[in-house]
Amino acid sequence: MNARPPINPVPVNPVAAARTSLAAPALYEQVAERLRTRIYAHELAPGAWIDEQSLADEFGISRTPLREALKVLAAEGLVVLKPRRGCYVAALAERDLDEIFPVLALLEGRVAEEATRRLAGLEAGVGRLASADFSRLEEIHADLERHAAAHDIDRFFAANQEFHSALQELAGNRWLSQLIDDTRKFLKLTRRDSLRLDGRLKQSLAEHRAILAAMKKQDAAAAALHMHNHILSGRAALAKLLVQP
Amino acid sequence: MNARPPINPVPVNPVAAARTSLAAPALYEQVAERLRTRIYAHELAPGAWIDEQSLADEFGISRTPLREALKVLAAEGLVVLKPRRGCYVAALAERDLDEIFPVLALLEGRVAEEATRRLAGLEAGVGRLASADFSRLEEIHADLERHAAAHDIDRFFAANQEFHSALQELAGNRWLSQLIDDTRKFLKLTRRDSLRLDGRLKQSLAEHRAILAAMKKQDAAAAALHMHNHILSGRAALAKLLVQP
DNA sequence: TCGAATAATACTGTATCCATAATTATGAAT
DNA sequence: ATTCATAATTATGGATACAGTATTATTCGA
Repeated sequence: MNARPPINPVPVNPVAAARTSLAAPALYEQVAERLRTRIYAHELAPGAWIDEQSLADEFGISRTPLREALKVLAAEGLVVLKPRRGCYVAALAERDLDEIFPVLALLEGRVAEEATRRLAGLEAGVGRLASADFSRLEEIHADLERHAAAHDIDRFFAANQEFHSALQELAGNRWLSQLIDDTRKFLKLTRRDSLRLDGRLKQSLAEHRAILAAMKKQDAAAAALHMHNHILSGRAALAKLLVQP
Repeated sequence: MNARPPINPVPVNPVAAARTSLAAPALYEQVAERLRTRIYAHELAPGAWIDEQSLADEFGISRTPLREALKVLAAEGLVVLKPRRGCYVAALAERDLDEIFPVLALLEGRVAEEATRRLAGLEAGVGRLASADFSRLEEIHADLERHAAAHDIDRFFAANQEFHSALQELAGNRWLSQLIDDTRKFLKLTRRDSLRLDGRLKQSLAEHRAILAAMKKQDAAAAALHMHNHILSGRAALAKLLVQP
């Protein structure tokens, strides 16, 4: 018993280790990813029952890895496992949105704050590094302006994600990023996109500009506040979208 | 195919649904819970390899539900799954603590803020309800004082958890609570307990008093700040504990 | 004709089995 | 003696098979 001793003797950082696997991801992980995609695309709609057997057939795999994938998704909160009843796609209520967005605003605000501080620290210490990072943000923002002008919502959406990601990276707190990513996952369940609201693109741009301006002035508190409001403003747009989709 | 249609037609709230299961929890869930206990107790130490077969034998189950449980724990971050290499208990580095605590401070601070606001709102609206909630907090705090006087660290620890839980409940944001719980799970990996530091009990009490006082004055911002500092102060104590354990 | 009890169905949950890949041990060659 | 290659060991990953239970359909009685 216990014939193969632990090879890797020590520290396993849970966050970093996720990307340690250079090898092909396990089947259950691939399946989980496919399922996420389907859920986000609403091919598997919120509240829908997930038929293990037919999905396994469709994927050409057995139920075992599929079930493992479902366990993972359940732990993430994307699906709900009811004992002896099966697996259902999670559904967000309006109340959930009201609770999620303030939390997200808090977290993203902190990211902006930390990023600004980091930027200021780097500028003082390392010199050129900071301006490189900041100009990257400005580049992304320029893309946003372009896509907004072209009314290309999809690209705007992508660039927007990039903007927030870059900011998270700058902030440099992996745990903070993790929580934000976890939280944003849920929002993808709604698929309703506040950017589709008339005038939201322009408004979003203005908010981004405010954030960038605050960062440029190295005013971390202001950056946090603007980001905070930016997220809540997204919630407000979503609410409007609900009554007149 | 798809013979049994989805019975439960619609909204499945991921958070609330977790406790919907009146039925006995699935085996994999029980196993996951046992594993969590072992991990927290350091019977399965950070970095240790998890031998599926021997654990399954020990639990008297097959590997299947055990593996499902491990997938869940991996999604939670308590263990790390390396493809074809097996499963290892996660380990936190000092740097992780430095990143986690500020985030936790942020979240807990928000809880204090929301709870205070809620309290004020209830007082205006419902009347007696608020004072009942607040006196419950004061009761728990009284317990804390007692246990501290008796140098009963274990009970103090328990009451402390209760205090924070009660506050979370008062704040009434399930998503916020969820994130906090998720985050605190990791801290249990360290098992190092800042309360064991000399003088920390008294300090912790003082900080709690400050929080309660701010709440009583319905000063939400102050409550948030005191809570924020309280958490960071816990981190500082932990750091001291590291050099002289 | 409608309701209740019972039988049939099929899905979930668990166990067993097999294939594959990784690691260690063994042996040969430098 | 040390290092590299090869083979044996064994644990992981996946598939299949089976048992138990919830749901649905059917049948019997009122």
